Amino acid sequence: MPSSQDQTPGPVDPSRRRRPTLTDVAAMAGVSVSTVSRALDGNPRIPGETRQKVVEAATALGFRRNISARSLRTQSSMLVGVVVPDIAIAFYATVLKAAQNVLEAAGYQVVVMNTERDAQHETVALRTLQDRQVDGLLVATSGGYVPDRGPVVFFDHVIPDTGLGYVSPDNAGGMTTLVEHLAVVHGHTRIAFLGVPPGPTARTQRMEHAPATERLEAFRNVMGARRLPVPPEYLAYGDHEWTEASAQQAVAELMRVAEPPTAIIAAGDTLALGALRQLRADQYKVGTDIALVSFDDPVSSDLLDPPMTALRRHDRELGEISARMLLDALEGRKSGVAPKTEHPTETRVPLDLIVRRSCGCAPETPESEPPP
Amino acid sequence: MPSSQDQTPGPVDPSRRRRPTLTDVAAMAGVSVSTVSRALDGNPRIPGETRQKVVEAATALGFRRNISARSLRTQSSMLVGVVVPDIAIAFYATVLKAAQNVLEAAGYQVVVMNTERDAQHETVALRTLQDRQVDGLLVATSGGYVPDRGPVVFFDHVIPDTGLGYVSPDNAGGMTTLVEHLAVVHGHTRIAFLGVPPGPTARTQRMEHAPATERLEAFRNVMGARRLPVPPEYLAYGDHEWTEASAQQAVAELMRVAEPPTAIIAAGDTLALGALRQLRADQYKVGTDIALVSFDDPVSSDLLDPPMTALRRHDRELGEISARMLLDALEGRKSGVAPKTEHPTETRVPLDLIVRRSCGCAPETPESEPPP
DNA sequence: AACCTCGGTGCAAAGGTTTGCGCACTCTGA
DNA sequence: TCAGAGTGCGCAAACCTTTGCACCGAGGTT
Repeated sequence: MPSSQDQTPGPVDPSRRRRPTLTDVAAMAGVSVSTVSRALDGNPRIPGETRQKVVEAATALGFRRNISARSLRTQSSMLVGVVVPDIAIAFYATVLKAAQNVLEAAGYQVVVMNTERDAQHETVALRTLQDRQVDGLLVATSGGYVPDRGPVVFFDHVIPDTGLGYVSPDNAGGMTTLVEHLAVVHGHTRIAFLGVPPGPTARTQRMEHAPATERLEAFRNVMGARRLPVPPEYLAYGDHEWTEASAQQAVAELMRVAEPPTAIIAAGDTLALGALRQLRADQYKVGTDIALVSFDDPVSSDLLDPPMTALRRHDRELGEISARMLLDALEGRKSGVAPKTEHPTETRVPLDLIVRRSCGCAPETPESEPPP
Repeated sequence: MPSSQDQTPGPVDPSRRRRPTLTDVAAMAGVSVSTVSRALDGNPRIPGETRQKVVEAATALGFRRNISARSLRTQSSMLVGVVVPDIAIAFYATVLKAAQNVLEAAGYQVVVMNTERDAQHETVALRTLQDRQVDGLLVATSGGYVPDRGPVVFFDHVIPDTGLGYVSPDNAGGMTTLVEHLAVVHGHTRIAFLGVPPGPTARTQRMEHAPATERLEAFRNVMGARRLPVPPEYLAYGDHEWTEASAQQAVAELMRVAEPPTAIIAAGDTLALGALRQLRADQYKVGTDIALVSFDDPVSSDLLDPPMTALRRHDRELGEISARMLLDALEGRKSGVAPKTEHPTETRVPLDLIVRRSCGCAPETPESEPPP
């Protein structure tokens, strides 16, 4: 079996000694290192002919710039840090990927860090990233230390009134949609909310604008606006990790109250899944005995039993917007024009209601839904 | 609202001029930069007292090492590159996260790149990573350029017989489990395979040991071993991206053959989901009219209609093993002992069969399954 | 003919850290 | 008193690139 060598495209330094440096290229091309550097930059001061020579020498040697050296000199790493609670959660992974696409097109690479929803973790993550001299930050904060150095944009958990940019799902709008659907289309009045506990914990601080909090507030507001009661026992909470198990537990209790709700709004997809599991275990016929809708669309939720009515987020779009916002900041900073706030710095991206069956809606062309 | 400043723990350079350097610390502590460097390294040559002074000065100044400079000097970036087809796919995200945990514990950070299942993309990703001087690589290759410089371990798609380490799911064993269950427990003889086309495409090369290929081969082998027929029309293929839509299409055709299969094995979770969607659209009662089992467990597959029988991978374990294997290589290299092959360099991690209903098994304690 | 301009290029410094080498000093034992 | 062995620490090179400044020669201007 041949070595993998035979496949690598382009010329490669045959003497496996040492990566060639600018000096080597300069020697081969018969010019100075500065000329090589400039030629490779596409600097217009270097005429085509010289550039030609340089490029030839460079490719002949298989020359690649040493990024550490460059970073040291330019004080810029072309690295963007992304910090998320948990990259294994579909939302964060999708946002990351989308953001990454636009960032890479601009020449940046991405380093990820997980905070495990822990402010401490987040603090060290952010510090590590600073040590790395990342040029910018994309963060779904867990409520910890907020960086005050360098361009940063938040997504998911939001930090308003601080001048720092953010883009986040339209939690208020989405919740309104959900409540309206339940209340006006289906006539529910006993609507419960299944979320995670509001307020800070030992592991997190500053939760005022966490998605969970925003959704709960919005729920209260629109219920209030419709003169619908929100008795405390209709507020069910899972745990801070949004686990299915905790939701299951919470729903079990919720359904044991004297006058159980006729509809449940789950504040997230995992919560909705937990709720569904528990309701099924308790022999409820979801969609007829009780309505269940979800903020955030679980994957393949059209195949669930019953198919779940939910809000679809535009995760990819959100990631792209965030990245572009960051790129703007990066560019602005580079060209020295700091407060060039021409682009909007706070964005909410809307959510779409996907009506399926768990809310009680009739099965219209049940299987026609195209896959994601 | 106060600035975020009030939260940052530890002292911070109050004069926002410039990050302090070794020189600054040295000046403050009244020693030379080399001493500072060594003291901060915990070098035993520096006695406790001196170290004390240095550490105090460093923290007073809020000193943090400049990683670019260090990388330049040491020729090591403490960066590990992870390349995957698509980070938004749960498997890769989970593996990444697990690997990340062990890597970070060892002081490495992680930079991710997506290849979009395209050999070209992969090649440039790998090159970019090399430019970054990553110390090691964790790659789920899309069949492109194989790096021959520096420690690398593969997962998922495997490169055998090359001395390069890998850890990958036990595709053969898993497929055996699946076929046996269908054939001996349920007595099926007309078993179809739903996979993705084997062999290279324009976008990928060297697919011999891609998971899809391994699974197909295994299917053929165990069917053969059991003297079960594998007519060509029982081999259905989606597309190379494993999309649900393509699986749907393939299954639609599969069920139109003269003598349709009584059981289908889907080679991946998305494929299984597509199959399920199509079978439901075609009014089959999955689990009674026809059996469907899946390699790879779809998320919340116990809530599907019907709950899906599937193979559960130990993704986190796989990620951790890969990372540890890489770490071993990194250490070995650092201490100069290159071929110190004390640890196994090729590992297969087993899969567990989760019996649910789509295979035709009876509903035993249907809702008792604990959430993931 | 003296002066300017300007395109093209090179010199050398700067960026911050690590580390081989060796200096200066203090003990110990003869 | 001195050789020899530690001990504690500093010097300076090396890592590689970018970039301000200056130089040089050619062509144009006055």
